[in-house]
Amino acid sequence: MNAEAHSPDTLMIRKLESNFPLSDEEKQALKGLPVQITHLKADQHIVRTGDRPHHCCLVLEGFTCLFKLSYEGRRQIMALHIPGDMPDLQSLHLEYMDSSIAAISPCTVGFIQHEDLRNICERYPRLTAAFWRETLVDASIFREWLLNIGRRDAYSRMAHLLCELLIRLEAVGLVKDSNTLLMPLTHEELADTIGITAVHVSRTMQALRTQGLVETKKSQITILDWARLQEAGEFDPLYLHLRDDS
Amino acid sequence: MNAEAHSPDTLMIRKLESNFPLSDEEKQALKGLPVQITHLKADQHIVRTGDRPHHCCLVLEGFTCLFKLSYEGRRQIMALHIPGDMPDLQSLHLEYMDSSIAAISPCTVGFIQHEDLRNICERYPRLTAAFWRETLVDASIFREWLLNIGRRDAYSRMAHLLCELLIRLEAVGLVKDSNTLLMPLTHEELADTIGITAVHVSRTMQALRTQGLVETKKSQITILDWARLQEAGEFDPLYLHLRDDS
DNA sequence: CGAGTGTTTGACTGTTCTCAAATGTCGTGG
DNA sequence: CCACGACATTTGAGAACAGTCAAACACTCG
Repeated sequence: MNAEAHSPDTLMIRKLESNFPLSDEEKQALKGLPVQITHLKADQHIVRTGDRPHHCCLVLEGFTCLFKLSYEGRRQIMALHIPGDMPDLQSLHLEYMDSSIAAISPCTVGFIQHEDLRNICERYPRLTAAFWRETLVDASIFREWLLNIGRRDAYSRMAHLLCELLIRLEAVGLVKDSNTLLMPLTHEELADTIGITAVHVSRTMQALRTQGLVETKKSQITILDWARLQEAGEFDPLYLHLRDDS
Repeated sequence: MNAEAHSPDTLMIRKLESNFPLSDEEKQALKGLPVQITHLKADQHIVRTGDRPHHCCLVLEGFTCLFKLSYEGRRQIMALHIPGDMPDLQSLHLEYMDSSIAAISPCTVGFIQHEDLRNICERYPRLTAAFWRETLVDASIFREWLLNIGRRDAYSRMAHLLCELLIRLEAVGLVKDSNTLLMPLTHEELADTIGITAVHVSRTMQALRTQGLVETKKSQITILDWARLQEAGEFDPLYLHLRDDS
């Protein structure tokens, strides 16, 4: 039920394999990857725009986010990453970071040297394909978020985000009981994710509550009416490219 | 000056090589790829959401766009592709199309079978890396667009888009004289690209003209004040990951 | 218990949307 | 070459959604 129970390799293997069956040899190779485990406080930066990292990050516990700032200091979160995700896999082939990554909640992450990843990819081309695919799914999520932010109102955007988080967290076994998300995101962070303000997040969540779609208690959000939440968010999980169509 | 002059291979090789030096052997292999040339009318679909394509598309002439529709039929264009771009390279590893692709202007495109691409990648791992990198740059542009749409007003968004188009078109030698873009995009399409309405595009372009940043004549846009346009759009080309920092 | 942070509420403002009509542009066929 | 229709752009006025600012309230953690 909790990611803590898994070793870094297990988490990564499960993620990769969910869409891309791996041989025992390939799995062994992944298990052999040196991973440097690090604990991060909330809001701590992992990499910054302009950096030239020599390792990739694997989220083991907690949430991280990928973001940019506009000149007036307004933040846009471009991606949320949960255990099993590799937020900066793109740095393997893009020299400079074009965005920053930070921990949202206290996190445990594992760092894997680019060199080690390149070696393993060279030896096992199917792993290259599996990692490549991960970055393609990330891109697919960016596309869906563009639609979400560009063409839906605040109510739909929020509904959509909640749907996505539920499905993604479920996929890695991080959803408690029935449809309850443990949400470490503040309204400020939710606002920066869907391109509105924190004040408007407050009002929008209230509307979702009034409509009986969700219920919030402290930092957890329970989805009361999955069908209507999906409808409100125009949510179709195709873009997540999960093997098992839920 | 015009893409018509180039063979499909030349265009693709130049694009890949601009960031990723290739050996003669690798270039020969690319030249040997079977490419099926097709001419498309404006607005013709290339692939649709839900399709399972068995080939990738290479734009040779004209513009194409990648888009999704919301339930109410509002369109969001997630990417614009110009000669040299491969709009659906992601289909190599993602089974289902999560977006549609259509020609914006009359286009010439080349189709390359997935099988042929997979073979060439298997034989030349550096080409795998080069293609992978292309998809990572696409993703980087999605991220910048998320910031653009999520956190900038219409005026900045439009300025940013014009900056990006100028740089990208320049990179493939498609900019006439000094800073003049041949823009096949209608206001409707510009609107769908930056998440506003066509009416507001009209007003926004007018504001850019009034400020002396651009000049429009028929379907061409001339950038009169590059420095101020960049400033207005908060444009920093880092995210395009071009080798030669312009 | 108190400080700091996060959330809610209210009143007001502003950007962008919507709808509708007028004007402009382009390609086609007479 | 002109007339026509189709489509694209511009303009105006009013409405709607979301932003801003400010204050009150709630929660959490030393």
